[in-house]
Amino acid sequence: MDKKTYYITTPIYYPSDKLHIGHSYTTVACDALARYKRMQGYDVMFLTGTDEHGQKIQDKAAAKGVTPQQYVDEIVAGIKDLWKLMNISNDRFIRTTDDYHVAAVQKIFKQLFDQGDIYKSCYKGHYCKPCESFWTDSQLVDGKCPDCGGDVYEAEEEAYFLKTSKYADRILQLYKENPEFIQPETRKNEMIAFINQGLQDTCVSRTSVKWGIPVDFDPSHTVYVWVDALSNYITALGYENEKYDDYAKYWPADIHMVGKEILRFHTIIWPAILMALNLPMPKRVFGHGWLLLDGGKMSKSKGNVVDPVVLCSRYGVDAIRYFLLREIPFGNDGIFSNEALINRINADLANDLGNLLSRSVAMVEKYFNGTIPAERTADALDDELISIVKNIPAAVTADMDNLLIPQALTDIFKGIQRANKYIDETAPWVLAKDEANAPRLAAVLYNLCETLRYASVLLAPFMPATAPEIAKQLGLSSDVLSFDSLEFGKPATFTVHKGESLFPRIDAAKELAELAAAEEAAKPKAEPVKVEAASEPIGHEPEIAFDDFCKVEMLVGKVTACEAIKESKKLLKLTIFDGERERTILSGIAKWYKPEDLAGKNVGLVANLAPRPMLGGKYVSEGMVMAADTADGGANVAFFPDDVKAGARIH
RNA sequence: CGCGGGAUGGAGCAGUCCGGUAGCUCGUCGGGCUCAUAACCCGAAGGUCGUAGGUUCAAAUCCUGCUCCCGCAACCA
Repeated sequence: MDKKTYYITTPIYYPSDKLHIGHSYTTVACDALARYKRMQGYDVMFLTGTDEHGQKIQDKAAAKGVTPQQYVDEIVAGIKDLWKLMNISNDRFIRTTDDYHVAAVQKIFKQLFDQGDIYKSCYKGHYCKPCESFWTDSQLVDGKCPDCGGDVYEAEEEAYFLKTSKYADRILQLYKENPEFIQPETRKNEMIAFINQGLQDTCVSRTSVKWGIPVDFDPSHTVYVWVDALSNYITALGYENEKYDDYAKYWPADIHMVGKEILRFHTIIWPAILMALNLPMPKRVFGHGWLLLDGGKMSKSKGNVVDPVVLCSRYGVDAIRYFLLREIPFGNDGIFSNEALINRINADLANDLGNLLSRSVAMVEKYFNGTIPAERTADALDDELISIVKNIPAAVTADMDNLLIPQALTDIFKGIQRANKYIDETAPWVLAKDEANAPRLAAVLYNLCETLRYASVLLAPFMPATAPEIAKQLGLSSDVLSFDSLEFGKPATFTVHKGESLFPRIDAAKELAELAAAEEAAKPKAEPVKVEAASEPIGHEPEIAFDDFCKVEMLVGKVTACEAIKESKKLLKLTIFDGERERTILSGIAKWYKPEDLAGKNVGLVANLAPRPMLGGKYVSEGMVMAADTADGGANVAFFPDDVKAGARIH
């Protein structure tokens, strides 16, 4: 008999940089679901991978002086290492640069073109010659190029389009007929509203981006992200390729797990592509929330990334996995902080779970030399614990089916907490004082071990390294560790072996102080005696000639006035005397500087930048104030001593 | 009136759709216990549910106005 299948996917990540803890979050959640289903006997296909094409990677590679392929190879190797470190049990890893995927995408593209779902048209816009860029009407600033402020002219870029609009009604119908298709529910309305605004056809090719899959029948074009990236979910199963042969077995996917920012593509464009290909729809798309850091989204551009490798090495993989899965309300945003992490580890893992195992095993060793006797006497005191524990598997299964991952963990820990209370109620140390109580004492300790056995089995999908350690200390063999073995009272007895603490308690105050110190140490020093290498590779610009450098006119200017602008939270409006005249410069430093921090100071500025209209042309910024990026995404303005004359040239 | 999210004991959140005793975790304080990782168990204090009105026998919940915070978009040259 064929087993029931379960196909789950993560987004394919964009390897322009190292991944941060937010990516780990998505992947760990999928891993827990995949492992849970496997444990229940499903034939699971768990797919993750990388989306490796596009302009940004092309640029990054160029800046680094390597080919795009070399660039992504290195990053992807790091990603694979990370998943290995985090115990991710993906069955397959797809790279959009894999040969079979490339060939399949070309076939898909051709088919859609042949049947008229992709058509050739023009991407109308405004072209800026120096920037070699296309801009739409809305992107233009005051009719000028938003990049350089220069003139643009009407132009058309040839491009292929997917007839997304054709499928708008069918997509709405899909939502209606499958209420579970978009999760969480609240996001469905956003998608419907988006479609009702009027769905545009989707541009699916580029001529300006070379790093991509060539359109084989029109080689000046490369396939632009959608058809390339989204179709990974089927090419990885063997659709239109010989590499794999699992399409019939696993498609349609049971769930695509995505971040909320890409939910739209997965619930509109992807269905449109599948409809055009006449393929079944995935059953569910879940848009999870973001892991926020100090109230802001975690992102590379903000520089506030948290390195999962560092966290795992410091606290252990399972502690991090547990924190992510337990702390973040699945579907909503959650906040990451070291304090929350440490509290969670201490309260749940060290105090409740680890300590329960420790005290239970210690008592079995102390009172019975490690093996619980067969003669046991039950008591009414046992009923509540046993009843709670017996109900956990069904509750957890229901939670997992509804994607309530934190709830699933809460339900498991209810048993653990109840067991701690049970120890208090039964007071085994009192029973141990009288030999006559041995059968009763044996029953108590047996019930504790059973509770821990349940925990070991049920926690395995969430904490794959910890669960076997619990089992080991309980002396369990694998035949009583399957999901099917969850029947209270199944093991005849327990022969325990006390081991290391599962989760040593963390001294929170000391740890936080250390972290703060480490962070402080990582900050740039005033006296760079020891220069630390940048934690992330610096995106170098191509070498330029000295003459080119001389074209940049950098001067010292005196800030004569500085004010906040009510139209913008990010910009400060500076009036700067450059030795000759006063000019206005808008600078995006309002988050880190108050107007009075700047007034009267000498700053470095780039003087010969083309003036740039901003905020809808209400202001014109005439130059750039020089400032350094800080690690937290902020800015450090370069101040010059007060006695430097305004207008002094900087070299 | 650009789009959206939010405001509930010290902290983080649930409850709001479908009005009826304000709940959870952490923290604090007091007690218990000694098997255990200074852990575990019990109890207590602490909230006019952002604000002003309205509907209602009854509002955290429904309606209206307002304030503040946070994303996104416009915009860091």
